[in-house]
Amino acid sequence: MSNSNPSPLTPMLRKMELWAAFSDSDREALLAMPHTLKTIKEGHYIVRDGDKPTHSCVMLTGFTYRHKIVGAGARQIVSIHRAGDMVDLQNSLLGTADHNVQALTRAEVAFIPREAVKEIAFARPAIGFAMWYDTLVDGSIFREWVANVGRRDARTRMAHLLCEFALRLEAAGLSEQTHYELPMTQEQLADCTGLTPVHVNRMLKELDKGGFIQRDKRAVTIADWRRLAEIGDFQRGYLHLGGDQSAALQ
Amino acid sequence: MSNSNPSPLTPMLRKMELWAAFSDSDREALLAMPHTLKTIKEGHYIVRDGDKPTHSCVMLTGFTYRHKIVGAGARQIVSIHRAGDMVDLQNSLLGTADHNVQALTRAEVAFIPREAVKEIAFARPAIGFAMWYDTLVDGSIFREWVANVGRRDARTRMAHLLCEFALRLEAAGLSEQTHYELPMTQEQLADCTGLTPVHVNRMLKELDKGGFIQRDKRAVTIADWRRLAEIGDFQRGYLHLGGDQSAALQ
DNA sequence: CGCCCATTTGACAGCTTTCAAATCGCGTGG
DNA sequence: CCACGCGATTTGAAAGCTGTCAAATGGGCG
Repeated sequence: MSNSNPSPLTPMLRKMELWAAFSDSDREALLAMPHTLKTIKEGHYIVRDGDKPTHSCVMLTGFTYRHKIVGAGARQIVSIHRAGDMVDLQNSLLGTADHNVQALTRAEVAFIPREAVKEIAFARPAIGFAMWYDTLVDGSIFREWVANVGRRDARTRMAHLLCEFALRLEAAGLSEQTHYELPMTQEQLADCTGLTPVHVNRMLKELDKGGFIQRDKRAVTIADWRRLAEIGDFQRGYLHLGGDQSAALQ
Repeated sequence: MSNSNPSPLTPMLRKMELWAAFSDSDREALLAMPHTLKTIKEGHYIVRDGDKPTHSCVMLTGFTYRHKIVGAGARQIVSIHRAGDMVDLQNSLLGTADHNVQALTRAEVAFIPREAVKEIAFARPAIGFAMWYDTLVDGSIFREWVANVGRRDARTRMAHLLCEFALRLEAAGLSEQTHYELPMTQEQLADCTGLTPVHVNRMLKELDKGGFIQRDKRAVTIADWRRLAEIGDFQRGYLHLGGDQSAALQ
């Protein structure tokens, strides 16, 4: 797309530079990594629990999510990913996938051989640190989700999730600060929060009637960020996006 | 303790060698890392949410746990750690702690400057990879915990947690396969599972009466591993301990 | 021996789920 | 352009799992 840099891997570079200072040669090396482009249709799997993936997958456009299926058949979504994210660094480096990765929307992705990832990570410390940091931020978000589903009531969980999405999408330049398109069904929101779709619906309605959010189709407008963040017990520190950790959204 | 190698950092080496092949010079370099020994009393904090730790903490003896406090005042424990674990690699590398680390029992620990950790990780790829892998396994366990508190009922959650402890303690050489000392109160178990202490008590009683476990003080004996694993929807793959992922405990 | 904390037990309340059905939204085909 | 069909959303009523509250019991330690 860009004249100055036509590599499709640019979204990955953009994200990693949030976390580490790269030299020009780091940038060139990162963008020159071997990769295969592919388009994944909505709902299709990228990795399945138990697979032994040989490639890591970088998202270029669209959304994906990671989930686990428990014995009773219920699904728990453990994370949502967007352009720039390396969605199965975990699975490919660990060897055997411990969860599924599925396309939430149509998504363009690039597959990079896991050996190439390991090589560049140790050949170029700035890149290696950015990748490591990225997996650490993922871990921080997992911890917050454990607390969210473990110790917050339904209303708080939903508000928290909406706040998280707002900040992460905004950080990726994919939305305005208080308005975004959320390509998820209420059933998927339920699987993020450990609730039922019916109850998600009720909580969204409450937040809407209370004047904290407005909904139009699947688009969400946060009408009152400060109060939504209060309701959702939301503090942005765990996202490690930098900036004032305690500040409300401007 | 050991004549051949008196470094107190040996438990960390032991754990990391589960995941990467080290050369002799790797081992020497790891054990020679600069560190300060300290004993932490039961209940004392090692890191608090919001701190900016400059050192990473390696556990030598005892247990610690990581937890978050939500707005309503409830506590969610997100992980339990034992000898060999680097309990705040996450906090120290991310810069600002997003959770608390507290001693579950009296614990001996070694503090290593975070810059020394970063240096050795990139100077010695085998060590760097082992550390990265370690944080990835942590992430895998977080994902399982999200699913555990999000999509399993109380009985299943408790059984799952007991199975996880059994395997992790056994992998660390801290217990027999079907019998271990669990230094946690029922209130702490409740904070791991997102339940109340009262309900944890009820579930433990049920598992005991059903003949799946036996309790003596805080020691747990797993009387019927296969059925406890069934009840707990437990599959060991997410622990990435190697071996047959689907095998029942021998 | 007595205190204190953890465990255990019982009764009841309540948040969330379950089950069903109606409504809405939107792409497709007549 | 409108009817149809199907999935998603919405709503209501009732059940149930887990939480809350309270009190009794038990165990360890000074």
